[in-house]
Amino acid sequence: MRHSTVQTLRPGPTLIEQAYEAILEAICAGRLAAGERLNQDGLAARLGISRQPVGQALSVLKAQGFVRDTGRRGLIVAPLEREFFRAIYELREALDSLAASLAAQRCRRGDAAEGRKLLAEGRRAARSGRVDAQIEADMRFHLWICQVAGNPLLSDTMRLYWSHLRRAMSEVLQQPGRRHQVWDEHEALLNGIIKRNPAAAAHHATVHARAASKSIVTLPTADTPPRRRTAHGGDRRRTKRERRSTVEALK
Amino acid sequence: MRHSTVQTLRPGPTLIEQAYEAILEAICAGRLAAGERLNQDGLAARLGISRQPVGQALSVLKAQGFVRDTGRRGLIVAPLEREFFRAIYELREALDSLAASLAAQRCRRGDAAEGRKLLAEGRRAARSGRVDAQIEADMRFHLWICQVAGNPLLSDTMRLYWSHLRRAMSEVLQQPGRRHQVWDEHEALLNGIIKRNPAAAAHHATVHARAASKSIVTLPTADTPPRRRTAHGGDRRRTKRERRSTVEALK
DNA sequence: CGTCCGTATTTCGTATGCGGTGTGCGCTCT
DNA sequence: AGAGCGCACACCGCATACGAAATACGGACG
Repeated sequence: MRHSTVQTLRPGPTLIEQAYEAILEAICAGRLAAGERLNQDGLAARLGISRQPVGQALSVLKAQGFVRDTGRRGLIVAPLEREFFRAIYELREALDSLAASLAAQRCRRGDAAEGRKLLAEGRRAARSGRVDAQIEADMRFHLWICQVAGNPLLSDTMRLYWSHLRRAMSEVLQQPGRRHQVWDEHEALLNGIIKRNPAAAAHHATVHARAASKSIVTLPTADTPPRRRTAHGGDRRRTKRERRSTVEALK
Repeated sequence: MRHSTVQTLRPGPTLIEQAYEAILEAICAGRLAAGERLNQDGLAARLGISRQPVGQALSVLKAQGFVRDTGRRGLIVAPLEREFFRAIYELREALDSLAASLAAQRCRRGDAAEGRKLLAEGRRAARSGRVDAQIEADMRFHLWICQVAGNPLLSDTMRLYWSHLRRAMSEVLQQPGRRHQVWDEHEALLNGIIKRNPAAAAHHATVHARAASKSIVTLPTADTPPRRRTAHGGDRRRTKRERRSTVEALK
C-alpha cells in the first residue's frame, strides 16, 4: 500500500496535555495569580475532568518551576521573585546571543522574509498599544530566531523561559518610549542575522537582552507582596465563594 | 514558640519523586537501554508500587526528553541521537562560558578551596581509570562552577543537560590521553575563576566545551541503530522473559 | 477572656477499576 | 500453502476509591 495516500495521524492531545496547556496559559496570563493556592479538585472540576490528569500536569509544571510545593498543603502558583527574573535574564543574555549568532550563520532566504514579517507585525503591535499583543509579537520574534538557529533544545529552553517572562511582563506598564525602542533593537538584530554577520547579531542580542533586563528587574512590581505563608494573621480566610471564583478564572 | 529550636522538616520524598530518581538513574547509567520500551505495569511491579506514581514520574521524564512517546504503543527510552548531543554541546558552550565568567566574579575563599578539592578528586579519578568515577567527578566539577556562579536556574539547566550527557558518556571509552587532558583544561579554568578573571575563565570554558564536544559527537556509537519503529520486520518480537529481565535492570 | 485540645473538613498521595485501542497469533478460506 | 480475518491479550489513559496528614473551628478549662 502506498504511504502517501493518507497521512498517519497522531493520537489527539490527551487530557494531561490539555490540562497542562490550560493551567500554564492561565498562570502566564495572570488569571491564576502568583502565590495563589491550587487544589487539584478545584482545577479538575473547572476543567470538567478528574484529578488524575490534573495531577500529572501539575507534576510537570512543578518540575518547570511554574508552581511550587508548600509542605503538604498543596501547591501554589510560583511567586514572582525579582531574583528569579534576574537569573532568567542572565541566561537569556547568553542564549539569545548564541541564538543570534547561529541564526546569522544559518539564515536562509525564506527565513529572512519571515523575520521581516515578524518585525512589521511587532511595529504594528507597538503602535496599537495593546500590551499582550506586543508581548506576543516579542516572543514570536525571539522564538523565530531560535528556530532559524536550528537548535531544537534552544527553542524549547527559550520557550520555557518566555513563559516565565510573560508572567512578569503582563504586569509591566510598557512606557511608550521603550515600546518602540524595543523594535529598533530588534531591527538591528534582524539585520545582523539577514546579513549573515554572527558577531554583529550576537552583539545586538546582548545589548537588547541587557536593556530588556533593566526594564523588568528594576520594576517595583516584580516582587510579590510579602505574603506570609506561615503566620495565621497574614492571609485572611477565604470564603468558599472566593475560592470558587478563583478557579473560574482559569477559563 | 521560638523557631530556631527545631528545624521545620519537609515531608519525605514521595513515591513519585523516588520513582523519578530511580528511573532517571537507570536511564542515565544505561541500565535502561536507549530505545527500550517502558511499560508502567512492569516498572511499578519492579519498584514495588502502583502504576500511578510511575505514570507521574514518566510524565516529567517525557517533558524533559528522557523518554519519548511512540503513538499509543507506550513510551520508550529516548534514543541517543548524534544531532541531539550536538545541540546540547552548542548550548553548553554558551552556558559553561557564562557560568565560568560569573563564577570568576563571585568566587569566595571557601569556594576556591572546594574547587581545588574537586580538581584533586578528578585527577585521582582519571588515574584510577574507572569511567563512571571520572564522569561523576567531571559533573561535580562543572556543577560546582554553576553553584559558585550563583544562578540557580543555571544549575538546574546544567544538571538536566548533564543527565543527558551521562548517557552518551558511559558508552565513551575515554582514550587515556584525553582523560588527563580534560583535567588540565579544568585546572586552567579553575585558575581563571580563582584569580577572578572572568574573561580568562570564560575562554577556558569555551575551549574545554568545544574539545569535549568533539570527543563525543564524533563517536560512531553516539547514534542508536536505525530501529525502524514503523516497519513490522524491524524490531523482532521480545519474549516475556526478556521483557522481565529488562525491568529488573532497574535495580 | 485567652489558651489549649478534640473533632470535622479539606486535600493530597496512592491504589485499583474500567473502557478503549493497538498488537499478535491462530484459524479459515481460497 | 499463502493471505486475510477475527479473537484474545496487553497496555495505557482516565476515573474513582481509600487512607493519611494537616489545618480550621468550636468548645472546655484555667
